[in-house]
Amino acid sequence: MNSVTIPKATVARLPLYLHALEILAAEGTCTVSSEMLARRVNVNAAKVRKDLSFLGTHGVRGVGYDSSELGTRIREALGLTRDFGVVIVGIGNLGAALANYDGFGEQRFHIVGLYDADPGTIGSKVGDLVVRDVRHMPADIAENNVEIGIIATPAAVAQEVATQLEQCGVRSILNFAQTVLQVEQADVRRVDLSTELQILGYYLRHDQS
Amino acid sequence: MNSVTIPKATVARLPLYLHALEILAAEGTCTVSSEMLARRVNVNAAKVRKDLSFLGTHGVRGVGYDSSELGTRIREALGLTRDFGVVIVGIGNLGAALANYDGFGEQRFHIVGLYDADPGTIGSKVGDLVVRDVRHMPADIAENNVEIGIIATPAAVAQEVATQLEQCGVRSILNFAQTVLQVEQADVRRVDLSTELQILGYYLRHDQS
DNA sequence: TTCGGATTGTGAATTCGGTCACAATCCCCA
DNA sequence: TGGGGATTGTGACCGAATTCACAATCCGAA
Ligand SMILES: NC(=O)c1ccc[n+]([C@@H]2O[C@H](COP(=O)([O-])OP(=O)(O)OC[C@H]3O[C@@H](n4cnc5c(N)ncnc54)[C@H](O)[C@@H]3O)[C@@H](O)[C@H]2O)c1
Ligand SMILES: NC(=O)c1ccc[n+]([C@@H]2O[C@H](COP(=O)([O-])OP(=O)(O)OC[C@H]3O[C@@H](n4cnc5c(N)ncnc54)[C@H](O)[C@@H]3O)[C@@H](O)[C@H]2O)c1
Repeated sequence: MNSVTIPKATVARLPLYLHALEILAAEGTCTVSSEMLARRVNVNAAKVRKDLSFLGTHGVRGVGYDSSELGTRIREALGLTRDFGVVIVGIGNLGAALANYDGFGEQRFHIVGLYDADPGTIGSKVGDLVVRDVRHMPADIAENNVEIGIIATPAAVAQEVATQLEQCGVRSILNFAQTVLQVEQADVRRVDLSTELQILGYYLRHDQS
Repeated sequence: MNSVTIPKATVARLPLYLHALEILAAEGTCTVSSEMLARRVNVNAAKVRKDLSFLGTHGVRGVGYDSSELGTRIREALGLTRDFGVVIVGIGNLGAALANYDGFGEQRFHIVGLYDADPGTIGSKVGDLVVRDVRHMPADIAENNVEIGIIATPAAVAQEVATQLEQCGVRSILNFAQTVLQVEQADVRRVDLSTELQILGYYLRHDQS
């Protein structure tokens, strides 16, 4: 939507910069250098500057970036200028933990629906939401303008849930199940514990990370 | 440890191939083509072949790969030929969910310790383990030869926990807290929900993924 | 035994991301 | 008002990762 397209790798780092900035702001820092951000995010300072240059930012040479302005720039670039509705499907161990997580309450992401298929789970309260039957999901999504779906069901049904989410118009899916989802258009991000552990396991032997 | 070094990007995909293979094996498939794997993992078939070529595999031209042999090759490459001890620090909502997760029981990763600092949590049972005081962690780790640490504490103390883990000799850390950890040598992987959501948020606008 | 269809393995080309290095610019102080 | 120290913005380079394309090879059928 904006002028230039931001490289994928840069997009993935913007949230880290933003978070670092929020901490710095809380500490009362008004001006921040690329070097300072780089240390906090564990990257090269030149990379920070190049990343920020895609936002059309203007730091001041010899001085650095105004931390509050830079924050708003990054938020704009990420589209965090409005609210996003999120649903979680599969309220088991993990789903319930995610639902309880209030770390993005501060952000623009709001959990507006929890869904499960198990009659024993449906109706129970998690946080301040009541778990609803997954059959109500399509209507709810349409009504509440939900844009993001989080899948925390067993792997066996994750694909089915994803398809359903997509049919409801959800274009962004965060998948915690151990499956690679096949979708039409949706953007899927995958978070998988055992994959992460296996990668770590590899580098335990081949240390040179 | 093996002859060639495997590119990082390839290492990150190997667990996906492995999982796809396990499913195919369960379905009774003996021979698998790069094309077939590619579809399941959502990547280019040439990439699959190039990835597998780093393992020194031998598929058969005109036929494909023997799925069971390929599986063992990947397991060998990843070092999944022995067991790994894992501890989880911070047994709150998320930590407890991870502790209950048995998805890597089938794998070679075994959770051998749960630690918390809250007296109300210490002593409680999660899965078949009892949560212990985090002060016992160093001794336990030394005794049980733990190699991987999972951090699920609040962000404020994650750095401290990471430092402690590293001092105990843990070289691999999976960090669920919203912080970028500063470590000496350890290999850190970060899993952060709000980062993921922000990335998804970006691509909601700039659709072309 | 030969042929056709299928599939691998991999060099070459390409795209993408990261790093370097430095001119351009700014602030502050003397 | 001028100079020194600091820091940005970015072009040029480098390396990693992806994709392409095709010869090499195999199986099975006729
Ligand atoms: N728990 C973890 O720590 C953890 C970690 C990593 C990955 N995962 C993955 O996350 C997923 C959930 O893990 P979990 O431990 O919470 O499992 P769980 O069994 O506790 O929860 C799964 C929930 O999904 C519900 N469900 C089943 N079918 C459904 C459907 N069709 N529609 C809606 N809901 C449905 C179940 O009723 C259950 O409540 C699994 O795929 C697991 O592999 C979990
Ligand atoms: N819960 C989620 O779904 C979720 C999702 C993404 C990220 N996270 C992150 O994971 C972390 C944990 O989230 P949570 O919801 O489970 O929080 P939580 O408050 O439920 O659990 C944190 C636990 O850590 C323990 N703890 C505190 N200080 C400790 C110390 N010094 N040593 C050992 N244990 C200590 C606390 O006693 C508590 O039991 C947070 O950093 C959060 O940002 C959580």
